[in-house]
Order: sequence, then structure tokens, then C-alpha cells
Amino acid sequence: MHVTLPDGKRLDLSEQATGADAAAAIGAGLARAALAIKVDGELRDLSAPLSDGAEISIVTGRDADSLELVRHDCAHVLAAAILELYPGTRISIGPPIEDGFYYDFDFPEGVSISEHDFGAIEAKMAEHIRADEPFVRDDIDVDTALERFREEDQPYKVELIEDLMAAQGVQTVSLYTNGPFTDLCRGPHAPSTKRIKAFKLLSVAGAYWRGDAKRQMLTRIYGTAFLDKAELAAYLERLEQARARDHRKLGRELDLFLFSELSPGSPFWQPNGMAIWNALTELWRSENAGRGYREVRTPILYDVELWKQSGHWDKYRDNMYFTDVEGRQMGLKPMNCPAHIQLYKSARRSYRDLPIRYSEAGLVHRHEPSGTLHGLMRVRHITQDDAHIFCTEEQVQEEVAGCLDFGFFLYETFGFEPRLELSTRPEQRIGSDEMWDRAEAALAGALDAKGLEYEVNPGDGAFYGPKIDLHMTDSIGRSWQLGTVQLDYSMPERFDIGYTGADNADHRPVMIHRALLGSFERFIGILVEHYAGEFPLWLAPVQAIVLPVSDRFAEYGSEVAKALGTAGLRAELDARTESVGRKIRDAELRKVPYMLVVGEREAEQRAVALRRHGEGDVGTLELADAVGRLASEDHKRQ
RNA sequence: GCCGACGUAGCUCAGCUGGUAGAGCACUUCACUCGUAAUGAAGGGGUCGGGGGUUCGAGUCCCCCCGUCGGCUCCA
Repeated sequence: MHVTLPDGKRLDLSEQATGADAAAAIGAGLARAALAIKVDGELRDLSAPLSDGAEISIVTGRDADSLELVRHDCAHVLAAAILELYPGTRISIGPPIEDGFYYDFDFPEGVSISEHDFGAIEAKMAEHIRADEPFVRDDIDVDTALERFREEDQPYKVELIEDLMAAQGVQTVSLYTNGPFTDLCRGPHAPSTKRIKAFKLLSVAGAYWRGDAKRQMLTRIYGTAFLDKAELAAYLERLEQARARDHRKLGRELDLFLFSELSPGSPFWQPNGMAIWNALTELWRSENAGRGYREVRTPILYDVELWKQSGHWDKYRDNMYFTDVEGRQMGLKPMNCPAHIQLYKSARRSYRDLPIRYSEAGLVHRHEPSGTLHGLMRVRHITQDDAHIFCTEEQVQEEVAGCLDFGFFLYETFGFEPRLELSTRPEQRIGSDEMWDRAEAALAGALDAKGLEYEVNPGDGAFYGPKIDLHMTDSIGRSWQLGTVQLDYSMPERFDIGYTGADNADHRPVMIHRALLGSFERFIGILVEHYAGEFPLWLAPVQAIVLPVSDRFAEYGSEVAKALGTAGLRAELDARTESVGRKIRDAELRKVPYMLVVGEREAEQRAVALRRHGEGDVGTLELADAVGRLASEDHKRQ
């Protein structure tokens, strides 16, 4: 038979030839480096027999697929080690993932694993890797497989096979054996364990069987593997650097905010953090005004009747805070929309009034479960950059497009490239299919008109309408939702709001819920990590610091600081009795964008010696020029 | 909420098998008056997250609670 290689060349092989034979036929070096083979685009074991006429390519460490392969191998080696060290453990699944792999185990009663055990587990894994144990595939019929796993008391494997049979009518399954360990597995795998050149266990965590909170909690062990040691070292180094820009760490170091046990999930903003907050608010406020939004402010505490009418009581009660006020039950708002509806209702509205756009830096409270709190990224005290647009059905697409424009303007200011998701009608929803057709088409239309790429999440929309979400990733690769644009046909109905149309008849407006930054808390968290605390001038808590060379020049220094302040800059004077070296070091550590050193020469010439954070000495400028330069940079938000 | 780990001075951390707490930085005082990343010396500072228990004796062992961290579930 023959196969075709990636360069189009034809390779003749004997009947029954395998991937390994093909690799050997091409070259001995390739045969040694081969990990797997791609047959007509599908990844297979090297030991798999080839079919006549197939297009093949040999997968080596140079291919992108190879990492996934060895990580999957490594997951099997981990399971082998665990079963030896902790007999009686039940195994579930162990896939490769982005940057590594995991395996979920159900340990015997009384056994619990922690990172302290990793040393012993890794040592056992290393034994198996050193032993160069081949991965051997065995295709068997499901009954034999079921019998085997029942005998071995591996109920999770039994369940997996039963599901495969039920869902896909599977008759045979494949098993892979490496050393003493056999696992139900689709494959493929590298030829042997020795191909894992570098690996490390990273963390241990709980994970529900099949991601279902009602089912057994398993112990998940995360690890990673690479094809050489240097890559592993580089990866660990990246993790280390990511930790250094964690907003929780920088928040403490730069005195931006703090958290207290006295109010879990609620940040206390230090003056430095508040400066960032205010700079951001200024941008947000002026842009809102320029785009036809009118800012409002509404209460945070409401009679529960409001939440019953809005539907939050039914759907969201468990996540709300309630209190009694003189015998009346009141609830803190988890969303601003019912409040904005009260504003809308304050007058009879005409089609000529629409769209009405209300914006509010609205403070909402949500009782997020304790285990989900995460610095500024997941808080209970949330300040949304909220807005609600009341418009006619015909205006929807244009308004959504306006929101997206606004959003992208904001994100571009920071050099962000958010990931977009369009979530469509869920199973449980209100409104007619025609309404959903129009709503989804309006959102998709707005996205397409802008030529934006987005992912569709079928069934993930809110019960009252579809939505577009904007996601960003934090320093350790976790994805967070920031902005959202949601169409809502339900609230207007629940609150029975209307407008008089040109036909003098009553019509129902559509509501668009829109948050672009998402929340000030989360957005600032993302900003801190994005800039690693080295904020552009316009966001920096302290924009410039004046450093007199000695006490003798403190007076001129104070004059310089005052000039900066007058120009609208956040400036400080470091009047401590310290060496210049010390003052510079401290300012550098605080990541202050500009340092203005003043001594005898500067005082005489009414000048400053300018230094840029992270770059060093810029040179001497006349005071007025220096102030002008900084003010202009601040103004341009560079 | 669930699983696991962790919680010692403002911060980062040390404290072996139980014998009434220690370092660096920060802070205060004094001296130095300094030219682009740490001047030196002295000093103050801790209910060892909270509560209960075991023990002659608990930061250290056990139990409960709170918080934080890593995940999982959730995130209108």
C-alpha cells in the first residue's frame, strides 16, 4: 500500500504497516522523535495500522499537538502512581487542558491529598517514566470492559461506558495500559512514558464528578508536562511573573485598596486607589455625556415589593441582602434596572422622547457565595458603570451598535482586546419566538455591521432576552466578564411601562441593559494586572513626585510641586531628610511615572531634572516646560 | 455553597519532636545635608485569626467558627 506525506511525496509501505513503520521508512531520526501520527488529519497512535492512500504526517515534539499528547500521557502516569500509593482509589477522568492536565480521583475513606504529598507522588511518577513503559492500546467489547471495571471497583469508569453505550450506541471501547495501569481512554498516546521529558504537579482542588454540584466531590490534581526541561522551567517562570502582577498583591504594595475580615468581599479604597477610580470615572462620565446619556443616582435600599414585581424575589432572593426597617421588609438592590424604571415612569413618555438613556455608577450588593470571592474580581459590593436605554423596537439595533462603539472606544483607551460572546435564547424564557428572532438578529446585526468576531453561546441568554458579553483575561489566565449589553422585553412588561406612539396608541418600549466596564471594582482589578501597576500618567495615583536633593532645596521643591498641582496634576513632594538615591528608589518602587529632582542647579535656573519611571534620567527642563509636558500627556490619556 | 491548604508585628516571613515569641522592611528618635534605585545608630511595636478543649504548661496537639488562597459549582 502507499500513503502520502505532507510534502505530497508518495511513500510505499508493506500491507499492515503502522505509523511507526512509516516513520522508520522516512528516517531513523524521525522514528526516534515520533510521538504519534496524523492520518487524514486525525491524531492516532504510532502503532495504529495505516490504510491505503491515507495522507499522513508524523507528529514529533515540534508539532503543536505533541504537548497535548504528552500531557495526556502524564495524566495516565499520575493515575498509575496514585493507584500504587493509595490503593482503593477510584479514578474518573484525566484530560489534557490548556497549559497542562488534571486527573480527578475519589480517594478511599480517610485519605486526603495535599500539595505536601506531591513530592512522593512525583517520585513515583518519575519511576514509571524512567521505566520507559509502553502505552498499549486494546480494543475490547463493552461487556468485557464493564465486567473488568466492575471487578476493579471503578464505578466512574462503569458509568462512563454505560453513557457511551446509551448516548452513542458504542459497542467497543479502547483501553490503554502503561505499566501496571489500565485506563478507559480514547487515546491517542505517545509510544511510551519516556517521552515525558519534564513534568510537575501544580495544585490540588475539589471538583464535582461530571461538573455537577449535586454529585460526588472528587479530588483533582493539576499538573503540567513538557517535551523538555527548559520549557517547563520557562513555564514556571511565567507563572511566577504572573503572580507578581496579581492585583491583590499590587493593591497592597501600592496602597490602592485593602480587604478586611469585617466586610468580606468589599474593598476599602485607599487614597491611591481612589485616584484611579476617579480618573476612570471622569473618562466614563464625559463619554457618557457625549453619547447622549444622562447621569442619574438612585437609592440602594427598597421595599421588597419592588423585588417581587421585578422578579428578583423569585429568581434571586438567595443572593440578596434584606433588612427590617420599622417592620417593613427592605432589600438592597442587586441591579439598578427597577430603579431606572421608576425614573422612566415619572412622566408620560412619547415616542419623541426615545431613546432615553440613563447612566449611573450604581452601587449594588450581591451575596456571592463565600468560596467565589476573589479580590476585586468577584466582590459583594459592586459599583456598576450601568446604563439603561429605553427605546422603540426599531431603534434597538442602532442603540446596541452605539453601546458596542462606546465599549470599544473605552477598551481601546487601554489597549484591551476583549473577547465577545453572543448568548441566545435559553430553554426557559419569556416572549414569543418572533420576538427572540428579532432580538437575536438585532444583536448579531450590530456585531456584524461592525465586523466584529464573536462566539455564539446558544441557550446562554437571560430569560428575558439575548445578550452580548465582553470578556477579559486576568494575569493567571482566568477569564472575567466585564461589559454586557442585554436586550430586555420583560421588565417593561412587568412594570407596565409604555410610550405614546405617532399613532397616538400605547406602545411598550424595549430596555437595553448596558455595562461596559462591568464594574469599577473588577475593571480596576483588570487594569492593575494589565499595567502590572505601572499605570499610564493619567491613571497613576501619584503622577509626579518632586525630590529635593537636600533639605536646603525643599522650598524650591515645594514650589515645583505647587506648580504641578495648579496644572491639575497629582503631585507629591518628598521632603524627607534622605539621600536622593533613597528618594529615587522609593519613588521607583511606588511606580510613580515622573520624578522631578531639584538641587542647586535647578533652583538657580528655575528648572527640574526629569526622570521617567523605569527609564531613568530624561534631562533638564525649564519648570514651565516640564509642567506643560506632563499636563499634555495627562490630558491625552497616553 | 463544596473539597483541600493556609492564617505569627503594618508588609514579607522564621519559630525542630509542646517549655510563656524572632528577623528584614516599614515606623519613631538622633546624627549626617546628600545629584539619579537603600547613610548610620538607637528605640517602640504582637490578645500568635476567634472560641472551646487536652496538658503542670499550647503559636505548636484536638474540636468548632471566621477569613484568605487554589479549584469546582454558581455568577440574574
